[in-house]
Order: sequence, then C-alpha cells, then structure tokens
Amino acid sequence: MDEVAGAIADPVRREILLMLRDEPLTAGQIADRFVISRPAVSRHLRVLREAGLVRDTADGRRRVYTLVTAPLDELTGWLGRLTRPAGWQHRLDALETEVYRTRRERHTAAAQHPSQKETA
Amino acid sequence: MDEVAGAIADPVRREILLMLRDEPLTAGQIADRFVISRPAVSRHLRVLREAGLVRDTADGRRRVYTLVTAPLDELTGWLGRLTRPAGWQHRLDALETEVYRTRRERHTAAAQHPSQKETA
DNA sequence: CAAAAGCGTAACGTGTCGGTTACGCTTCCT
DNA sequence: AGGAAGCGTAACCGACACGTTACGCTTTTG
Repeated sequence: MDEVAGAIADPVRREILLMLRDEPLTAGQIADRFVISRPAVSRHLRVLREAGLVRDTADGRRRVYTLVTAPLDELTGWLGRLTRPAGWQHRLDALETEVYRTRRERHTAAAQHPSQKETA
Repeated sequence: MDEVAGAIADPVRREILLMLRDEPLTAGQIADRFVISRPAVSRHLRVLREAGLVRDTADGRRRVYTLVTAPLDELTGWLGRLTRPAGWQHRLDALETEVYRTRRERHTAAAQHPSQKETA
C-alpha cells in the first residue's frame, strides 16, 4: 500500500493516471504533455508500473501504457475504514439508497459539481 | 492533496491515524506504541498536523491529538473519479458529498462541546 | 523552589526522490 | 544496410524524508 499511496502523492503521476483513464497512451504521447524531460516521465511511469497502477505492453518500438485501477481498492478500503468508525456501514448503505431515490425524484438532469475545498 | 497523500504513504503515520480513530491520545501515548524514538514520532505528528489530518490541543504539559478526517474527502473523491467509469461519476460524486457532509456535521457538533473528552 | 515529566526543536547522517544530460538497445523506414 | 524514431537506463546532483542524540521550554510535583 505504501507504494500505491506514494505513487499518488506526486502530481505528475496523478496527471498521468488521469490521462490514462480516458485512453491508453504510448510513453512518448505521455511525455509530450509534460514540460519535464522524457526520462523523468519514464521514471514516473516506472514508479506507477511497480505500484501496479499501469500495465505496459510492447508494440513495435513503442510502448503502450494502460491504467490498472485494481491496486487502488486497498487504499480506498483503508480510507473507508478510517473514516467510518465501526457501525457506520449499514447507515451508509441506507443513505446511499436514499440519495439515489431522492435524486431520481428531483429529476436533476444538470450535473452540479460542488466538490470545491480549501487546500489543507 | 499532495500533502494528504504523502502523509498516508508512510506506515507509521497510517498507524497513528488508526490509533486516533478509536480515541484521542497524547503525544507520549502515541510514541510509546512505537519502537522509534519519540522525536521521530513527534515529527510524524507534525506532518499529519500540516496535512490537516490531526488537530492538537494543549492540555497542561501534555498535548492531545485528535483525528480529523475531512482532508481525506478530496483524496477519496479523486480516487472515485479515477476508478469509476465515466457514467457513474457525477452520481457517485453527489453521493459522496452528501455522505461526507452528514458526517462532517456530526464531527463539528462533537467538537463544539468544550467538555473534557470526545468520547471514543 | 528545585527536580522531574512531557513535548517540541535543532543539528546531524544517510537514503531516496525528482530533475537533468549522455548513452545504448530495438524497431521502423528508405 | 544504415539512419532515424522511440524508450529505457546510467550517472550525476540538489532537495527532502526519516532516523538518531542533545537540548530547551513549559508545567506539574514533592
């Protein structure tokens, strides 16, 4: 888990992961979107690879990277366990159903994005 | 977010957060549960404090640390956005907002009680 | 009031991180 | 073939993380 959390702790690597969420990309395509040198990006990719967050497949002289989200589950689970102190699970499940039902009733087609926050 | 993710990337700090999930603890109590030196723990606490994940209150010559989970929301949201396939995104974001708002209110309500201890 | 308890900080050594440039290995193209 | 394209790795360097011991400050205690 250290590796996964450490990988996410870097803004460049987070950006790479977001890029790969939409589509697989080659090392060169990824590097081109950053100002830092290509070897620097290459090593970021290595960190992500060793954390299991990306998978690379050889394609001729190119190397295609794809996102692998599975290792994030452990981290997500840990965060959940930390924030929901024992006994919250049922209530959370109930709330989940409630929210979905409420939103459906309200007929909200416009997606609001209220996740603004101050930096810690 | 870098600070929060970086804070979680260390096993000692994760353990500290888990300890504080159950009950507030003094710096000494926390340090006693680790093999490393007390100053080392003190600096881990500083990292957590600067990431906003713990709050410390002076109590005589002791210093009581309490868990603050709010900064984790941003990270959790990011993980969700990365993991969830495009369609689910806003709906789950809305759910998260709803859930965390509820929990935050519960926390702040407890924090406004100036009595001796926040119950474990 | 002096001694001890409780914490944080300073100073220091060492390992790792993240950037750079230089280089080497495959693979495609003509 | 032979040169260019595409990537990774090695070597190097400054900054930072994490551990240690030594120290100083505030608060309790005998």
